[in-house]
Amino acid sequence: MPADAHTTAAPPSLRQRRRAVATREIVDAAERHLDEHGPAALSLRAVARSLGMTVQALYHYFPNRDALVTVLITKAYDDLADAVQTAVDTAAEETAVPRLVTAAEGYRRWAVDHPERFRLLYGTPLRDYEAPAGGPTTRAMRRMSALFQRELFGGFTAEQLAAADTHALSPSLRTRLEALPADDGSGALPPAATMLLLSAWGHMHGLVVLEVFGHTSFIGGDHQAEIFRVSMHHLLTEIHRRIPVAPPGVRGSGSPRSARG
Amino acid sequence: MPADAHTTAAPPSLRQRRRAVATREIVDAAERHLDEHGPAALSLRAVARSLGMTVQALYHYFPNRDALVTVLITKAYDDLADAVQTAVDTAAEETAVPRLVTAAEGYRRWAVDHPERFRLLYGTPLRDYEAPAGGPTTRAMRRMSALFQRELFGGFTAEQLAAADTHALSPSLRTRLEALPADDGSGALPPAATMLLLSAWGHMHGLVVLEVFGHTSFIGGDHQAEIFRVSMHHLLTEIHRRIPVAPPGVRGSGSPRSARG
DNA sequence: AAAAAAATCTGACACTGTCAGAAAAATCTC
DNA sequence: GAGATTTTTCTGACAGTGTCAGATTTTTTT
Repeated sequence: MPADAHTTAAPPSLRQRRRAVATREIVDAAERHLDEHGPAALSLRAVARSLGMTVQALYHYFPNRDALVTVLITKAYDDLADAVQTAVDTAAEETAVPRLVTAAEGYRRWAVDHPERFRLLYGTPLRDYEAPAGGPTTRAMRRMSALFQRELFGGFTAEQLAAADTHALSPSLRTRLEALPADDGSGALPPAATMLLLSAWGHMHGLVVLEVFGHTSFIGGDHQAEIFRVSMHHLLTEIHRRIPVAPPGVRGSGSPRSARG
Repeated sequence: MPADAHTTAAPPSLRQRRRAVATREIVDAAERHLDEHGPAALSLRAVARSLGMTVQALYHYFPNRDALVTVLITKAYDDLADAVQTAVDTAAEETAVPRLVTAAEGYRRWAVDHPERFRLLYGTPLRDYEAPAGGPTTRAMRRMSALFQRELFGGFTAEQLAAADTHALSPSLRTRLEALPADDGSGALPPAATMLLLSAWGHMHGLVVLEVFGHTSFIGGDHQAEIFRVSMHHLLTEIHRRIPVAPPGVRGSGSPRSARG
């Protein structure tokens, strides 16, 4: 009977299609529930109820709650990366604001617009939830990492990046960072550059986390947006200041984008 | 009649003392449960079980779960601030590493050593938990803010701080930042300095959050410690670079700390 | 139309926080 | 000391959760 079972390329039988749309409906309902009540309150029964079915029916589409949560997490990661991507793409013409700042603001924008989904990704893991090994987390993180890496270091040569002026890194750390798999196709990043990238990631993420989790609410939304933007400008100029100007005869101006300080 | 009767200082009656130790026992048991199973799995029944009593008995010491959680959160905030405080105090003699870096490493150390408590503070809020208004959150945050503020800006004059070279801040933001209540007794911080403090806070917190929540586990614990340390060194030099050297005749050398050795 | 498979149902179990009321224990008052 | 009072703990229950087993209905395939 299962002639083409392994490729599943043949005809999407009517049954399979129904199953597919049912699955999507469940995911959508779960996402709505997530956006309204937060990740901690995610309830299979509530999701089933909102679809007019009983809980047990869900178990024919997902083996357990964790499977559904994993789908939600995967989708949220992709949505976030998409948001950043389109932010850089659509605003590519406005040269007034550096592309890295645009990307960072896309990151913040999505987080502020979808706080519960952001909390699902970067907050306390759900009760008893265990992320699948080799899961979507790392994959999505690499995609985003590659994105920011391009905006942060694009235009610099590998030699310039390797000569970035950081504090001394221990040999142990250097080899560890060199051993990291390259996020992008463009070869591995020099240790100093990886160091700067991680630091920048923490900076951007930290400000967003503080805001989304309400620890800086005393400032007010608009003001937080401005603080974030200024911080990202600072971050960019400071990192670029650590990268030496290109040796004569090599492309790359030293501060390839928007030299404002 | 004793003059201090209204302060409840008179007789710690035996009953009250028993109640006090029972309350502390409950809190301790809850903290152990928290450290072992994480904030999301905190269960009144489990806590009661570990003390050899039934759940309902707990309700005579705490009106509901939220009250117990609030105590845990408050204590965790204090413990974290204490850890940072003692880190700066005990390491005051080692002039090799700047005090701000010591404070930041104290922050990270506590978070790494008590990940579940850190998640309780800075992760997704617990299901149905509502932080009490004017709660301990803001109080503890001010204490920590004052601490870092001192290490970051200590030695600079108000004039220097006010002249810090940040990107242009909107008038709206400047007035908002000026209106913030002073964390310390030492007068309100100039807007530019507050801006830098918030940015630095996000930077430090972000790196710790990424580590504690497992998003940078691919790097390895020791390496993350080094990345954090280097990042904090960078942060310090970059912020100090934005603060102008003191005008002649005024105390404050421009880089007030770490110059002794 | 008959057989097979998929989808959904009812019912149950252990777990959670929380409330009401009864029973036990400790304390205070005479 | 005995009696009254207060504090503490218990039993029992309710609605909520994720998950499993088995029966039942619906849909597709032969």
